[in-house]
Amino acid sequence: MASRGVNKVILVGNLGADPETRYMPSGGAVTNINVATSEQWKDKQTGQPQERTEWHRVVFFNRLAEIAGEYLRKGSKVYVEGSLRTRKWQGQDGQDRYTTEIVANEMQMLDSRGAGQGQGGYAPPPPQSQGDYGQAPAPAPAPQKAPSGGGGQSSPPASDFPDFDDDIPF
Amino acid sequence: MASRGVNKVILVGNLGADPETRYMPSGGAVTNINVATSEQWKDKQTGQPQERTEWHRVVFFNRLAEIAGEYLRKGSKVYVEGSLRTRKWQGQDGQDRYTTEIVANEMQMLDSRGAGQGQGGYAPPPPQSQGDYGQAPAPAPAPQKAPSGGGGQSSPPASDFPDFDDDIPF
Amino acid sequence: MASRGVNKVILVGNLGADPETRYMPSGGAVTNINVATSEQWKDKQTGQPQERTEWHRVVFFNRLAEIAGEYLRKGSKVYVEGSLRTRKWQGQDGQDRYTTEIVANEMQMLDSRGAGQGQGGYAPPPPQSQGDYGQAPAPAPAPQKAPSGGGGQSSPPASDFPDFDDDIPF
Amino acid sequence: MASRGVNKVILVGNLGADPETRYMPSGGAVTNINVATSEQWKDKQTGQPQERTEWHRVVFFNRLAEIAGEYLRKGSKVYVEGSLRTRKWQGQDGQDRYTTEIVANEMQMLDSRGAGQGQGGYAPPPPQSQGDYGQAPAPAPAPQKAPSGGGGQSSPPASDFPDFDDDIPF
DNA sequence: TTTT
DNA sequence: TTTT
Repeated sequence: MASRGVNKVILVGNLGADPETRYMPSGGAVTNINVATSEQWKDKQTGQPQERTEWHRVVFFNRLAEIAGEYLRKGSKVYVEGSLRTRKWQGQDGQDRYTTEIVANEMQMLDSRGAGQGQGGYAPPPPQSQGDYGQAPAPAPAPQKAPSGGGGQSSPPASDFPDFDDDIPF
Repeated sequence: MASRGVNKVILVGNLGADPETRYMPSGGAVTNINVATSEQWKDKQTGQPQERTEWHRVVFFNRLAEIAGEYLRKGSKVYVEGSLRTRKWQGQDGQDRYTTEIVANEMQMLDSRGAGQGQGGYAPPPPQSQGDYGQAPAPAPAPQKAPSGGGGQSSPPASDFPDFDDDIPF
Repeated sequence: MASRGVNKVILVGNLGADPETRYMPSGGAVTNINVATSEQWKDKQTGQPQERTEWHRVVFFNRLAEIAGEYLRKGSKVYVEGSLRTRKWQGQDGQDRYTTEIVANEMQMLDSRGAGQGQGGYAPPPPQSQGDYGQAPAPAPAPQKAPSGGGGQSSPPASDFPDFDDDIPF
Repeated sequence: MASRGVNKVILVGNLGADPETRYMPSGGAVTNINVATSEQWKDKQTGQPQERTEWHRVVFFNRLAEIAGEYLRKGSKVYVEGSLRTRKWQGQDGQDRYTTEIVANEMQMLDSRGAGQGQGGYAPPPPQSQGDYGQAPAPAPAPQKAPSGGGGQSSPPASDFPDFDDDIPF
């Protein structure tokens, strides 16, 4: 894998929901998570504490997807390293839409026990595995379904999002 | 500035067009650039060389915006460090759209002379300045116009993009 | 603060001992910690699991030094971002020695409660503060005492290390 | 390759001298470079411009070592990503010494032509290759000779450095 | 000297 | 939708 340029993202944050894992026709796993990072500061005028949460859509492939899907849970704190990828897809209105994701190539669980306090879901002891075997099927990854949420005002694209079965080019 | 979580992006790439600078009501500068990073690899089946270019929308504020606007040019190679921010805006059809940008907090010109091979635009000697003074007016940055059209087929969202005069909340 | 070049370190690891805090003549705090990161892999020949631990000497200044000294403990998991600095000092034999440290400019505690399971030391609730106010007194930081340890085979320079009261140029 | 913790370094700087390449008994290449990064600032008291140069010892293995050795030259601007490793060795006085290096796992040439203004050494067109094939023979890399002497007063450890033929454990 |  |  050679390249010209550097395209690197580093995140430490918490999962807003349990991971969603799907499988590509090839059999390879694809896992999506949403990771929140937040920034806090004091308003210079009023001195009031402010907060802004940023949500990041992260996608894992293959072995890393399996590990993420198995060990991460809603609330888990995670370190993710990857690269930015903007995908184009069509809304139901036929218009082009764009979604930017972080394609992860490294992941580390940062919770002591390896699991979040997800809603009842048991998470087995974590392997802390990561590495290059989790690499995307280089520049031609698989489709993903929308995050189940969609709600909040600062949330990422959701509603009209391409589905796993949709015929969208990547 | 305190925070919980890490939200960091590092790019090294080239500008697809000259920077665009605007000014906020406060008088602060806002500069946008589009940065290309590319990945090359060999197809495992055919052995054919492949390439995928990723375009990154980068926004600078205040002093860093002035420096970027003054010294960067189409073709300039640049190092950018910043954080991801996804903004919501409304398309002309009233639908919600999302755009992910890198809000830069550090910039370094990597061309020996400090200028790209821009189309005629003269770029004065580079200061290599960067630093925290370029910080965004924390979590409430200014509107931006669309990239003038990065040209290529893999260029970033453009057409229906919110304009500087549009009434969009950030 | 301007610069030419990029000098950046990102660590996620655990403290091998409680932080050590001192004060500069100026009154500014200086805190040192040792952070372990480890790598695990399987021997390709024997298939035996292997591990290598790397120890990193991290130094904080001013406000960040106070926070690190107050909230971190032996065993704490921490995110550190900073830059490399190699200091020259004289051994008791009059010979030059060099020590490489990470001068931190950002720190995040990654333990849920903000404290490690240090040996009895109580750590109050963490502020998760970080930021640029923790910056070093640019390129002329203060002396530090040796890490109290020194023991292990993979440990960093210790024995003959310059003391806080020593007259060493930085 | 699994791990617990993150140990990451990112450098953008210039080579202080031509690379030095050696070969391990296994036949694998090992290349060392010294990279300068510098920081500039204004003295708060006097307003005088100040500068501090930091020198980084970087080591490449295998394929990446061959590329670095072939295409980099004194003065080349380079992007390096890697991890910190502190090696212990014995001075001629029998005392323990420690040297911290960056073990590179990615490298990008940032000069337009791919070569520095080295003293006469011709450097062929650059491939911009990088990647994981350049990985170190995990946690048990090869000995290296001293940098030929970076010259300047702020140059890295040199004199008493272990030689390729010395019997030093890694 | 940490952590799993 | 997370976390403090």
